[in-house]
Amino acid sequence: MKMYELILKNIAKHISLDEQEIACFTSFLKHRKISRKEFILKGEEICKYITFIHSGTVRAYYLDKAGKESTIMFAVADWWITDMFCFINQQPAMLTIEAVEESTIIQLSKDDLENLYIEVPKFERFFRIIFQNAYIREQLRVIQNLSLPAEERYHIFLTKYPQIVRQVTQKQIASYLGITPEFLSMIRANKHKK
Amino acid sequence: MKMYELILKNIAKHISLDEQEIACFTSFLKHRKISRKEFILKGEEICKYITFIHSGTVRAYYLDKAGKESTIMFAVADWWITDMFCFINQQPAMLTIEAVEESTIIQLSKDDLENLYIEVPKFERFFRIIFQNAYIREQLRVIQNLSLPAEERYHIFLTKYPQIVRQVTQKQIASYLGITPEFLSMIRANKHKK
DNA sequence: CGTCTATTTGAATGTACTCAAAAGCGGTGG
DNA sequence: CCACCGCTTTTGAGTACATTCAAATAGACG
Repeated sequence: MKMYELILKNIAKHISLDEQEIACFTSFLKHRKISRKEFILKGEEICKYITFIHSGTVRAYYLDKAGKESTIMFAVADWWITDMFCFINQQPAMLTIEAVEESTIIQLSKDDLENLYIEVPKFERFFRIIFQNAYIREQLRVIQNLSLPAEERYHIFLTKYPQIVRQVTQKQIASYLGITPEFLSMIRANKHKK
Repeated sequence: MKMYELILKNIAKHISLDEQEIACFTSFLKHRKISRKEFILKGEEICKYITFIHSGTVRAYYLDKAGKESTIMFAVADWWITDMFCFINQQPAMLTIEAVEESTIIQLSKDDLENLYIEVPKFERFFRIIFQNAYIREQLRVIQNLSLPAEERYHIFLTKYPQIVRQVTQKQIASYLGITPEFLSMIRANKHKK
């Protein structure tokens, strides 16, 4: 099926599946199209799915009581995203996940994923690698947040995720870096020193 | 073997092993005692091992060019720790891992872990869960670093990790929170507002 | 084309840092 | 096991980085 070409390629990076395993896997998948600003997960909802981005761009953010948004991650085509804590524990989400532009997504529910682990144990390996990489990314981000000033974090973001930079607003980048949009604007204009 | 009771219990939380699998697993393990301030991993060395803490307390930190330490994680008994990025890619470490007090550790090399995945595939599941939890922890930390002021992060740390608080210095806690020891001192004395 | 939101600019403020020095405490060696 | 030395913690003054609030400008979507 054309729809599942990209996700199967994504999986083939780490494990190889035979025809039957592919059939089993794809039988669990649900795909849908979401429009700009539509929600994949809305705060307080139970996070039922782990989501693969087939095309487009989405953003996950935390919204505090004061209404401040903190962007936790962006995801573009070929990336996986979910509110992992709430997905695993099947409890109300902390994060809101929203499409930045029109996107097509493929989803796998918690129950189906558990069944998949049993029916095709190779997926334990696949997600072991996916989560290992996710852990490494978050750990690098913590290191940078602790050791680098906002300006350097911004420049690293620009060079590391150029495809994301094109799709999202500066306000969203600022909230990913942990600074205000006003301060990001000053960094860009180089007026923040003195 | 008495030495491996704790680590086997740790593993039994997520997978069950038969006699033979236990024998295979333990044959890969190396244990040793390290004294206070001794290094498990020193910056720039290749990170050969993933380490399980059998007893004691260790700390992983990033040391920048200016000599500033940023504590990435603490680990106490029953926890796993490594410089994941450098362990997976077998390249020079970014982190230094050092014993905070006398500790006993159990280590598994990258090669042995890869063999273990092949000989006892259940370990794919085990580490899938370990890394999943590690990812969740780091993601929660990023959320807190972005959305909460230093004072709240400190109070959350106190209630979340009381057993760590007892073992480490305030300087080390400050470097985990991303603030200076001087500022942490003011937070404790409640003299930081105005 | 109009409206709404994002971005920029500026002034005033607050949060956290640097540097320096005093006080406290703990580990290590005698 | 005690005393000393060195590192940790505290305190304070001055400063820098980043925020808030407000208002003007620019851009983008419907």
